[in-house]
Amino acid sequence: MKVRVRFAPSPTGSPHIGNIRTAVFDWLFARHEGGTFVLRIEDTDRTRLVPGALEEIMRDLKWAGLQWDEGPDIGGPYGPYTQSERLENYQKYAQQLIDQGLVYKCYCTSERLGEMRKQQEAEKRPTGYDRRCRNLSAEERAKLDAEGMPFVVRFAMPESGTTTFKDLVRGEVSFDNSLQDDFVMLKSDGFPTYHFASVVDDHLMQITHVLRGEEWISSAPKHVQLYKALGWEQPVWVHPPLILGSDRSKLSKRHGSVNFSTYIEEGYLPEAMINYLALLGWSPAEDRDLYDIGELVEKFTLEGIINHPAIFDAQKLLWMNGQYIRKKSVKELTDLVLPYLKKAGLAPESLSDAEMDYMSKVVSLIQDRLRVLSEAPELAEFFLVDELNYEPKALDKWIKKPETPAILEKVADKVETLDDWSIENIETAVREAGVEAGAEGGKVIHPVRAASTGRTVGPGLFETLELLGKDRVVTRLKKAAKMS
RNA sequence: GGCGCCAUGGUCCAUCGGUUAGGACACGUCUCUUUCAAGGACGUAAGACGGGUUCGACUCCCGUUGGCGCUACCA
Repeated sequence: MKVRVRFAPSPTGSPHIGNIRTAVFDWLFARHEGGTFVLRIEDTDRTRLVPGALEEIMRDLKWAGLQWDEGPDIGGPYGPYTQSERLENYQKYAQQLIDQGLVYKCYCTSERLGEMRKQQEAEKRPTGYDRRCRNLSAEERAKLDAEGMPFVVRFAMPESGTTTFKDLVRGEVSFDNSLQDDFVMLKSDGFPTYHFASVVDDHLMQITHVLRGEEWISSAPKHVQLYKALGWEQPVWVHPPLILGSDRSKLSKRHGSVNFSTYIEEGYLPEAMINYLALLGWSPAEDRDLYDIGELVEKFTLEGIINHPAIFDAQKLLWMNGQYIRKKSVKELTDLVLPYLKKAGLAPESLSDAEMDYMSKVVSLIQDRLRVLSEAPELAEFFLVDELNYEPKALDKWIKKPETPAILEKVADKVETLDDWSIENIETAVREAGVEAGAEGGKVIHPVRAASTGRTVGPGLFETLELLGKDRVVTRLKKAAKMS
């Protein structure tokens, strides 16, 4: 049987790391198996819809390279792929179940339900619907319906026995039916709840494997019972572990940077994100961390999914991103970095060939120091501005030292006479000038760096000077010489 | 509280009865070096606890403890 998996987000906000991790597993599994990856939108809660959320979900997935084969925008054989456009399906099966007496209409008001819960909590009893409407007589129902009472449709759970299902990650899991709730499957607005809609759609869309976060495992018995009532074959259940924040609780807004889009903006690379996320809760059982997308697809199996939660480690992600940045060619990296430099006002909207050439030289000098693209402006600034921004430390520690002006003058004079502006010649000249001024090695190099870049740290000094060019270097040295 | 899931260094994972318990991030030291990185070398650091089973348990079973999740007309 051909594998079909779905990623089924609800458009109620920005996708976070955990959502995308699930999508990564879905996509990897589908690709590994030569199966189909479906994107389905679960917009059944009309009160929580967020405008633009759907667009952001699709943009994030595309950015990460997690292209779906069927979905709301591209259609497919089992569409539509948006639940609000599939209401007749839910109505139809709900009615079928009502007719079979497996589910029932419930006319209890939310006020009554609230009071009931309050009392249950006060008495320290398990909360849950007391099934008052489950055994209404036909006359009572007819009367309520005639009065036009609003109702929900509830599933009549078996009152005894256990519901057992097999989860690929955890083995057999059982729940005591007597503790289960007669859950709502159709709300009073006629929309289905998640439990009902996802079961109906997974069946109709021929989903073979349901991958979803571990938070769903406690409601799985509801879904299993629904499959039984409808006489449908269950999919393979797969509940990967949750991703936790550093405080060990389920990832949520309060954990700061959990929005996936934030990582895109900060300049993480898709290949690094996929690599990192794939390794959160899954392992190819090797002592290795860096895998390109192709390897991931090749190695991904459901058996490799871990059964315990993983804490999101932003530090390791950062390291991994640096690894991928280092693998880029200078050309590729320049293209990636350019938007960030433009945004910072350090690069023009369009570059001439010469400017482009210069830019890639800048990029090649900062490549080893870059961990995320957004660090580029800070690292490259002194290559791209006319007026230097001197960091206080550069001023205090070097430029404003009494012996510095003499050293800088000397270096400026010597370097100015250079005909061949090569790294080797520059180094020789700077060092010689230093010796003549009584400052060897670091004693000359540090002041020169501070004067020519305004910084105390940066790429190799002679490469830096070479790229800066003679005119700029001489000007900056002479200017700094007068600053102390 | 009830129910469920889980338990190897600070973090992510490996080891699926016999290993000096391995790799990576982070951290520390050293090296390279003009600095910061990058790279290289080395190091600190782990089987929650208690019972079993077994010739032998990190590994299997039970209990305890702990963590997390669910407990909505949200997903």
